[in-house]
Amino acid sequence: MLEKTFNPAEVEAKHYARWEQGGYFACNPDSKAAPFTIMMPPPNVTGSLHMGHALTFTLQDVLVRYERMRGRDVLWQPGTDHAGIATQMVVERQLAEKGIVLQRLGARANLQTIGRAAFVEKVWEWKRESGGTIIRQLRRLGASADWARERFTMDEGLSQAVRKVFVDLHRQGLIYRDQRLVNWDPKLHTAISDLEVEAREVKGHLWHLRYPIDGEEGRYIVVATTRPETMLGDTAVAVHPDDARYKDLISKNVRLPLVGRLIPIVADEHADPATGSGAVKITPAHDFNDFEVGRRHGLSMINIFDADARLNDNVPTAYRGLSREEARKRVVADLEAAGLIDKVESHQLTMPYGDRSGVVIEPWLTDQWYVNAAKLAEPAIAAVETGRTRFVPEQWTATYFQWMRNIQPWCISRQLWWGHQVPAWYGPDGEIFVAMDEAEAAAAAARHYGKATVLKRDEDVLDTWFSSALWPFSTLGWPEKTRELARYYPGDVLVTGFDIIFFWVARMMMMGLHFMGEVPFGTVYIHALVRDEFGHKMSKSKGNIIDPLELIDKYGCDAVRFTLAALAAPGRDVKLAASRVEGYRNFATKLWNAARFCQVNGCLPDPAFDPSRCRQQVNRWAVGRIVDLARRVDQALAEFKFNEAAHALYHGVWGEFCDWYLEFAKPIIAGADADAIVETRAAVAWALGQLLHLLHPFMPFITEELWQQVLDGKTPLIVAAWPSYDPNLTDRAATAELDWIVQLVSEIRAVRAEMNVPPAAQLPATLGDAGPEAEARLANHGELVCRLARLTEIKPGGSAAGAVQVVVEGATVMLSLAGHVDVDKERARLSKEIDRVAGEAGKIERKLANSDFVAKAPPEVVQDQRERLAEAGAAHAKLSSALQRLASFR
RNA sequence: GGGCGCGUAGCUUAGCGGUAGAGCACUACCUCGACACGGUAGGGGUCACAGGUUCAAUCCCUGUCGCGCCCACCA
Repeated sequence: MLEKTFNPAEVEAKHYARWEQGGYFACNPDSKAAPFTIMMPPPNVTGSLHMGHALTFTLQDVLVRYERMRGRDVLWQPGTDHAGIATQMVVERQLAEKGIVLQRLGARANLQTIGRAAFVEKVWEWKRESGGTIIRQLRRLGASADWARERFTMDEGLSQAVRKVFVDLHRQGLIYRDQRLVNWDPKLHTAISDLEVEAREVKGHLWHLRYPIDGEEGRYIVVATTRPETMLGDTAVAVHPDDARYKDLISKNVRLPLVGRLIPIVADEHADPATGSGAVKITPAHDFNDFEVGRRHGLSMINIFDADARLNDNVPTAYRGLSREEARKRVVADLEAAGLIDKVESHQLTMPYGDRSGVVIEPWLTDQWYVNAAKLAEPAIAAVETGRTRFVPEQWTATYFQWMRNIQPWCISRQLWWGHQVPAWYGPDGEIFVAMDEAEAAAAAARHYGKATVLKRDEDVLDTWFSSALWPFSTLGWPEKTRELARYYPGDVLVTGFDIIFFWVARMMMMGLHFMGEVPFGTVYIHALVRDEFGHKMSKSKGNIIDPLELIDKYGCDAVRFTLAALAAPGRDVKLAASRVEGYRNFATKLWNAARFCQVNGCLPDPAFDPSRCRQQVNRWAVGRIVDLARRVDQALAEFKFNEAAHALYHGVWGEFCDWYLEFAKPIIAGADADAIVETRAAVAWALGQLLHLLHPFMPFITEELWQQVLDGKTPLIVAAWPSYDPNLTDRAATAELDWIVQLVSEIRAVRAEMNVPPAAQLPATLGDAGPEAEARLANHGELVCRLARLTEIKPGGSAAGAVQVVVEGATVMLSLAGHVDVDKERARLSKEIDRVAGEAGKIERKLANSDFVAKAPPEVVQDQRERLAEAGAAHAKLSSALQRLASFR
């Protein structure tokens, strides 16, 4: 006997262990079934499960379980990402707490510092101890990934793939080394890519500086800047070639204040006559625009910052060693003192911040490795244009194109220690040897130099996303030609959030197409962000974070999963409130109790039961409802409408199975007809079983538990066959008849409540104005109606005396309310109903009277309106005669 | 500066050419042998606003107002 309520914790642990031990999560390359592949977006090893993870992995698990039940050979490839910067920061912080500093941060070697090899070993140590957290948490979510195939982006195999991709792209000229401005993070001491820079609006100032024209005493050119400290690195002033104000100054020089350097005034279209003074200072080494201007005019590039963004020795002594902020104050003060500040204005500007470090990014001139992304993007754009990969919802296609068509070179080198070290070696003269390993590089160097030469390996590591971009094939064994690679690439669906379309999706497309010659996945399903119930982004600082594990502990995993699925309407953010989870916890309890009813009433599966052969109409009706539900779930999932599938299931279980079918079944089971009892018990058990199947992808634990404990399921539900029916299973007559009974019972109940009849009162009822169909239906189900509507009897020969009259399609039911009915109130109620029906009929009549409508609307719509008018007319007639009958009473 | 999305019941929202649905909250009644994490019934919506297209608009188009996000080097 089941407990009174569902106790999730115990059941979750039990079934998860059994599933995993049973090998049900594993793919089977030998299978004859069609494969179904989902590549799990590898969470950061440093991570712990947040709501975004819970959403994305729930949706993936729903798809995976669904396809597994449909008989596909499912591979859900799991793993974690080494998350270069994030992990490096975590371990650095831990070491710092012990007073240990990395030598890479400029510290000198001593007892308190640690070198590269030792640090990397520390990170692996950390990974062994703490890196499994997120995977354990994923298991608590019920994720049925193929854990035996778990991969890590720093695994030997995956590292090999990274090296090969680097070497191949380099050989093809698609990876190259270049000196240009990069986004330099002065806190982390590394270059970062454009995508890792976050533009923030900040309030600042616009300083208008006077630069004295050389050789023209007392004449100045005014330039405006938001960063006065960079003037120390100026190497020109630019004006627009057509700007009349400055024409005579072009190719003259200015004497750079504070520095004394002579710098030219150049003509360049970059200077906008309409902005500021129309003249702009040029600092090629510290501004992306100025860099271009500098290149065009062959200006020297003076780097004034060190790696910490402090001023270096290229500035006058007074400023050396100052931070950017200190330097700004000093420069402004000194210019002020020299009378060289024309004016200062408040100014709103966008500043670049490092998304991980949170400090202002400095454009800095360095040598880095770049990927020619524009070239790789071409086939990736074409693949989406031709529909080989499609985005769901479709609107993300535009986002993808917009970015891909304007893609910039991808800076892939990072000045960190944790990550894939760049497979490049340098000779004494700077010659570069890119190779799979040191031996290969040495051999190449020997050929190049004609003798063995000592090489130095590139210190940098690669952007984490470089290895993630290979995930769809590197996890399958590439570059080896494995069976898995042949079978599971390309994947079917990629499920992920919009925030990593550029970081990850686009790059997998590029790499997959380049190295595999085929897109990595056919469909990209993009879901939205999880926000709090008010629509705010969850963040630690706001303190509005909802921890999925706490929710799981409190309400059960099934409730959390179902909530996320039910709220995951395509293209909409998920606004999560605990009350929703509570509601779906209640739903799980409702299902539990329905199963308990089955258990108590002997509703067990009967091998002889055939849903197409039911003799009881209520059972035929129930079969039809299940068939319809399965159809709706299939369709919703085919379109990734998880919310629609969840709502259909909720209503099917609660609104149909519990509210009506079990109530229909009760009198039969308690009755005397032995055949009917046998059939109904079996039918109820069958229907429950079907519901458990349909619900399993969303609520795996409770369904598995009930399947095994109540329905004696021998095959675990996780690998049971997904329901699929002959459409002829639906008995339309039975459906119509029982739907009518539902309507009748609802109407009677409503009237009873409206008339304040005590719920417990059993009343006799009679039938009037009934057509043959209604009479037949009541002959079949009269007792049922009596039971559900609390009537003592319902027989022909209606009398309106002391009765309320309930009008339904095809009949009027007179409820004898001796003592309860108030004739005036009943008259008012009927009049109101008549008005309502008349109003509706009037509306339809006007529509049908419109010749344009009849001529232009589709025939079925016109027909439908005619039918509705007829129904309204019939109801009107019945209600009118009901009112008429009342006239004979006071 | 470009691009995308969203304004539907008190809250969260589904629907997206032809009767506006749901969950929570709310009201009344109900210990009826599965379930009070429950049952039965009920109230509550000029579908942001203004034009247009159409026989017909919450749904399509245009504009206005209000929110949000993404991309972008404007001094």
